[in-house]
Amino acid sequence: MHKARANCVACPVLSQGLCGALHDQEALRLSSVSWHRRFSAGQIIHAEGEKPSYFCAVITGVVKLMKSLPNGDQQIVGLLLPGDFLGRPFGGDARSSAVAATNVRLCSFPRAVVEGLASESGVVERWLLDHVSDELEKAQDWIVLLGRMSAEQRIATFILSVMRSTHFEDAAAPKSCGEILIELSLSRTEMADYLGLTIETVSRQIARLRERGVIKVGASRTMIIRQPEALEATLEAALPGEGPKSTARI
Amino acid sequence: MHKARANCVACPVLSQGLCGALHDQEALRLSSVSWHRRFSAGQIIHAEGEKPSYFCAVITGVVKLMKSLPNGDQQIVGLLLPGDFLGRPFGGDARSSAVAATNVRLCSFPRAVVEGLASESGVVERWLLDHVSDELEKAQDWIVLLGRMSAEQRIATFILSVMRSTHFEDAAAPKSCGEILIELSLSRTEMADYLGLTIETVSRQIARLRERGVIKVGASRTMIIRQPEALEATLEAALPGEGPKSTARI
DNA sequence: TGATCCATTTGATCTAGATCAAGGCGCTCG
DNA sequence: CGAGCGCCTTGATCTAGATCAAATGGATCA
Repeated sequence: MHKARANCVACPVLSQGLCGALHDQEALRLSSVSWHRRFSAGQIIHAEGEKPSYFCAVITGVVKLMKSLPNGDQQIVGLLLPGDFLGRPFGGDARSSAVAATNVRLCSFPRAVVEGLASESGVVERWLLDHVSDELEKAQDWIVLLGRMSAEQRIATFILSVMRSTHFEDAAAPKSCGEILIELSLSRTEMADYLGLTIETVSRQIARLRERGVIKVGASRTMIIRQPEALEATLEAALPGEGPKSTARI
Repeated sequence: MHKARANCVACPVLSQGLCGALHDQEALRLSSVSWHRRFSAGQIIHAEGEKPSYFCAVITGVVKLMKSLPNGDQQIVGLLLPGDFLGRPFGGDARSSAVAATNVRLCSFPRAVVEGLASESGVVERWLLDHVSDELEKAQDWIVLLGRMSAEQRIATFILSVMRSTHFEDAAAPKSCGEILIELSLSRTEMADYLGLTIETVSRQIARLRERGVIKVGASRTMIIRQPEALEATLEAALPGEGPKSTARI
C-alpha cells in the first residue's frame, strides 16, 4: 500500500486522470489495488472480443484502439494519451483491440474495484460519464474527418491535433512561437490506419507540406512545424476572396 | 402531473429509454416536469454551438446529428432512434446540430432536473454512462465504415442496420423470412451525408442492388430486402475460394 | 390538365487517391 | 564492414467514386 501510494504521489497524470477527481478515501482504496505495467511498442494490451479483467489509466505513451476487417484492413478507432482510460466500465467484451503504439506505462486496477467504486461514488461515475462523453465527441469529429475531408486536410488535422495535445499553451497564439517540435508517435502505417488513407498517400502529403516549407521532417517520427497557420488554412477549404461563385457584382 | 403521468403510461419507449430504468419516485419526479414536442421533417431541434436547456428522449421518428464544414459539406455523425437520448448531460454547448430527419416526437425535460437526478441517483447516472458508451461504440463502428469500406459495403451496412433496428427478431435467422420491408427514413442526400458518399453514388449502388435482385425499391423511402445474405456477403470482402493469394498448392 | 418543384436516376467525364513496383535509408547483427 | 530487414519515399498506372450535366418521375397546386 505504501508503495502504491508513493507511485501515485509521483504520478504524472494524477491531476488529469480519474485519480485527480477522487476523494482521499477513494484514492487510497484505488491506489492500494493498483499496479503498473509496461508494454513496448507493438505489444497487444488487450485483444478484441475478450472481456478485460482490469481497467487502466495511461501514464505515458500512446495506445491505439483498432479494429480489423475480414479482408485484413485495419482502422484505428481511437488513440489514448496519458490520462486517458482504457476499458469500458460495466461493459462486456472489448469491441476493439488495444495495442501499444509507443512504449507505454499503464496503471491497472481490477475491474471489480473500479465498478464498485463507481456504483458507490457519484464522483467516479460522473468522471467516467464526462470522459466517455468527451471520447464520443472526439469520435464524432473523426467521423467528419473520414467522411468529408481530403487527404491534405486529414494530415493537417492530425498534425494540428498532435501539436495541440502537447503544446496547447502555444496553440492559442500559434504565430508567436516560430517553430514547434512535435513527436508524431505513429508510424506511417499507423497514420494511414488512423486517417483512412494508404501509407503512400500519407507519405506524399507529408512530402508536399515539406516542399512547401510548412513543416520540416525530422528523424524518428519527429516533425517541426514552421507554419501552423498554413495547416489551419487548408481546413478553411474554399479559397479566399469570394471565389467564382458570386459573379454578379454591383 | 396527472397528464404527464398518463403520457408515460402510454409511452412506447418506456422500457428501453431512461424512464424504464428509474425507480418509481424518480420517474414521478421526471414525468411531472416533462412535456412532449413535435417536429416535422427538416426542422432544427437544436443548433450547433448553443447550450441546450433541456434533454430529450426520442419517442417516435429519427433525429440526425450533423456537423457542417466551412465549405458547406455536411456529415451526419449520428442517428437517434426511439429510446435514444438527445443532449450531453453536464455538457456545455452542443457540438453538433440536431435536426428532425422524419416527423419526430420528443419527450423533453429541463436540463437541471435531469442533472439533479443524475447527481443524486446512481441509477440515472449509470444509465447515462451505459448509453453514452453504446453511442461511442457505434461511432467507432462508423469510423471503420468511413475509413475502410467501399461504397457498396457502406450501403449494405446501412441497409442491414436499418433492417436490424426494426426487424431484429428476424435478423437472427434472416433466411427464414422471404422478404423484409424496411423504411429507410432518410433521403438520398441524407444517406450520402451519413455514409460519406455523394448522392449519385448512393443512387447508383442502390440501383445495382436492385438490378441484382437483392432488394426491391419501393415508394417513399421504402425498400424490400429479398436477399439479406447477399448484403452480408458483400461485407465479407475477399471473394470465396482461397482467391489468387495462396497459389502454391501441394 | 398541365406547370412547377422537388427528389431521384442515369449518363459522360474527370481526378484524388489507391494500387503496383522499385528504390533509398537507417537500423541491427554477425 | 556489409548483409538483411523494416520503414519510408518516389514513380507509374489504374480506378472507384466525384463532378458535371440532363433526363425522369412524382407530388402539389392552380
